[in-house]
Amino acid sequence: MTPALTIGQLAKATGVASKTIRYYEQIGVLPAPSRSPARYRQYDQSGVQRLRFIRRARSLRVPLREIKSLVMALEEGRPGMRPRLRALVRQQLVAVQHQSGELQLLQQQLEQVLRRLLTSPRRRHKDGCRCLDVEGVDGSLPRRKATG
Amino acid sequence: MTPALTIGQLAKATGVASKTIRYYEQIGVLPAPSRSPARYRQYDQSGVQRLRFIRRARSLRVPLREIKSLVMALEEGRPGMRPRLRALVRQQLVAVQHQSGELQLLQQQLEQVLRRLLTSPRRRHKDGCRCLDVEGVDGSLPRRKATG
DNA sequence: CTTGACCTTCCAGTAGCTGGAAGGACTATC
DNA sequence: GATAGTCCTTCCAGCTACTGGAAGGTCAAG
Repeated sequence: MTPALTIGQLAKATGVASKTIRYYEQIGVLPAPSRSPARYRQYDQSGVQRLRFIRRARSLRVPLREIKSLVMALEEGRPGMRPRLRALVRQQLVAVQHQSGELQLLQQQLEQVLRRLLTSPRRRHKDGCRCLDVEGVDGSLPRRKATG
Repeated sequence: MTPALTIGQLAKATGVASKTIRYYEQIGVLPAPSRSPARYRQYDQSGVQRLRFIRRARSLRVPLREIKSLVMALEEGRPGMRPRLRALVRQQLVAVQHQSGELQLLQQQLEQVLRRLLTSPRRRHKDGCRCLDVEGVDGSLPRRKATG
């Protein structure tokens, strides 16, 4: 069988910082591995796989707490994973599409601002600086919850 | 002259939560306004303008510490703002274009995963769950600094 | 005078890590 | 065996941009 990996070796193998790996363990997305007599973490292939899974999910922008419930379910070999994964992925897809739209708008606005900054020199208003004004930008930002 | 606004009125007028406004004051991007006898914050038009400026910049993804140095410079009426603004905006534009590309990739990957989740039923591997695998996704994520 | 909405401050928590200190463990060399 | 250098351990703190909540002061209406 393959030899156990230290955290540093796992880090190199996966491109994930050791700190991050410890953090994943701390918050419970990555199960605590066995330890050497000197309390060094010893990872086997399942650890590598699990970490890779986490990273794949992260690269798909899945938040860690989703990943956590996912891997916990996978760990128990629960069956209903497919629909759950599907729902999750669909949800991510919607979010990403939305973000995409916002980004395109943002890009247009930045281009507009840049054009204005290049063409209209030193125009100064007494009522504040409007140099970042753009059509359709009222300074609103995506809010997470209510207006508190 | 227009009457002074309380923080709540300013919040309503700009769509920015009072908490956020206090936070902006705390970190120094928004100057501390005068206070009523009862220590209520009293905002005038300049406060509104300043907050709007901050929000516009934020909606263009400019980080608060950039905004801070920007508004501090604007406050002193320093002249060399144009080039700085231009550089800032250009920089933001590049970042946004990059993000846009990444998001498109991400979207394609999510679509691919979703298709696989819909078409290939209950295929199970003994070496971990590969259900999130996609072409060109190795689980790598944008790193900010080194591999610690 | 009480109710309710607003304001104040301060402390803590969110996500996903990252940095650093203080100390133990392993390897190689002298 | 001493020493150096690199790895590992834990814990604590910080980052961004806010958000939530407690404990209490203020104000207008009924």
